[in-house]
Amino acid sequence: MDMRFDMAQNVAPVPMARPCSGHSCDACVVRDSAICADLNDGDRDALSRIGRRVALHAGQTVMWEGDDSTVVANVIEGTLKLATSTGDGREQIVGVVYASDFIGRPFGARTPHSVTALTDARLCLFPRGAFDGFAMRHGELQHRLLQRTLDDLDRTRAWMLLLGRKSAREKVATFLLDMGRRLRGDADGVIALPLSRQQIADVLGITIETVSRQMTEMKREGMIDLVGRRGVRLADMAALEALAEAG
Amino acid sequence: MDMRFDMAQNVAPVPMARPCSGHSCDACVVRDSAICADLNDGDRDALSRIGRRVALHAGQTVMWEGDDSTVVANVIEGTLKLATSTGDGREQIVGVVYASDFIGRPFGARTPHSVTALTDARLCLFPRGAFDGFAMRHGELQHRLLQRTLDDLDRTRAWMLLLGRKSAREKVATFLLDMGRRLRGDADGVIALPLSRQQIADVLGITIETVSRQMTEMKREGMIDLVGRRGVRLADMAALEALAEAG
DNA sequence: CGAAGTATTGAGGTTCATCAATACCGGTGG
DNA sequence: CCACCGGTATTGATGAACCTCAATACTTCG
Repeated sequence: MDMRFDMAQNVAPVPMARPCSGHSCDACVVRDSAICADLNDGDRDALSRIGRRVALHAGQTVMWEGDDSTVVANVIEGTLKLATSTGDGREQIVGVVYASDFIGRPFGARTPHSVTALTDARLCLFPRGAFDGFAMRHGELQHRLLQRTLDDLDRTRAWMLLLGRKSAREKVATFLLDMGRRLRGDADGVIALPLSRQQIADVLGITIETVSRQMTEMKREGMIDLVGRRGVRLADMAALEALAEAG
Repeated sequence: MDMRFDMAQNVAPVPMARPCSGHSCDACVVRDSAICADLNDGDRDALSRIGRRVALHAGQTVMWEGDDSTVVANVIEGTLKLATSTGDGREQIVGVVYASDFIGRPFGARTPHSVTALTDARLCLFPRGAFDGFAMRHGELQHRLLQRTLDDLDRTRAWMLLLGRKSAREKVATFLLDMGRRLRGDADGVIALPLSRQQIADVLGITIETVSRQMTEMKREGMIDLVGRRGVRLADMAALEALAEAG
């Protein structure tokens, strides 16, 4: 239907990704919020020896849909998208992940969706087999992973309501509020969206033109302000919430 | 937008549901496929003492969206739907569960979606607090639950592609194939759908009329046969698969 | 056989996708 | 600093897909 192509370089991930210097958990910014948070110092050290840090540029893909599941990772910094596509190239973004989130498919042979960096990013990357083995021996880790997966599932199901039953206008309002919740704006309350218009369209299951039209209309009505390509200020939260509605 | 109402009785679930007689895991039909499969006899006994069997009639709702999460359960027999709605009554079915599946939200305060029996069903029901406690002490159980949740998440994300990017025709084809995979047909290859046309519409994020039109058209083209309200035979699998396409 | 509920069919309207042109942003080099 | 250029976003015109409303037909169950 639409055969868009990613402008960004889709280089081979694991070999290409530059391992980066520092590699101690002590200084890790996500050590208290990632799945390793409940491990004691010794166990965390052991886990860290299994993995390594890698840096990604915006646009790089870490894993592809349908590939063997060979790696999993913690996101240390940056924003990434999870996506699946139809055979003819229509794409649906099925998740957006941020610092301290976990990516990849542990305990399974296949990666069910691609993972691509939207901004420059840093990961703490583990070979899946070694990670699985470690997790089997550490209940706390598995419990954290379960908690996180259950939360992901809840969020994903809530998003199904949006995809299946909401209008374009409601979709955009819901998206903007969701972004507002995750990203803290600057002094003026302006949020820097990590997604292009096309990517927003791919999250919401609509076209880029529809996203654009809805946003300019909301601007005209004073619900939001648009600043540059990536900036938005949610001027009238109440109106947006009324639109996003849902349950 | 559409203010449909469930004809079925939405009675209070846990008190109303009739506890049923037999209650030994030894004879349980799902004991080797449900999450308790990896427990040893002693542990499974201990778990079974926490829970109880209940029977549901088609149409009964076991838990409501937004409720406190007070119970979780294994499905022993029957088919149930998981659903969320917008404030104005539009419904999206976010999952369909079968025998040996697990329902409810462990390790969380809220039930994020309603659970309603589509057919008569039997559950093995646990108070959430007691179940959580038991799970914390039994890594095998938590591991099974994690596996199952990861699988659910994969399936749910695959469904997002359908909701966001597929046409009505592709949606129906995908749905029918999915049903064919889960439900074994009779001697003639006729499958008895556990969902009404309206419920199919609610799974696919379209209207009942569109479901109906697509199915009659597929029938006219010889891809499927319709027998009665709930019966379908997938006559031309190849054609259906070409339509469902995806990746 | 009749009634209630469910599904199909039809006519018409709305929303959103598609195709196409123009405008804008932000970085690079003159 | 300005002009230019590639890429991205907006805007417009048109049409198709799907929704809505309404009537009819079919199933199933008492």
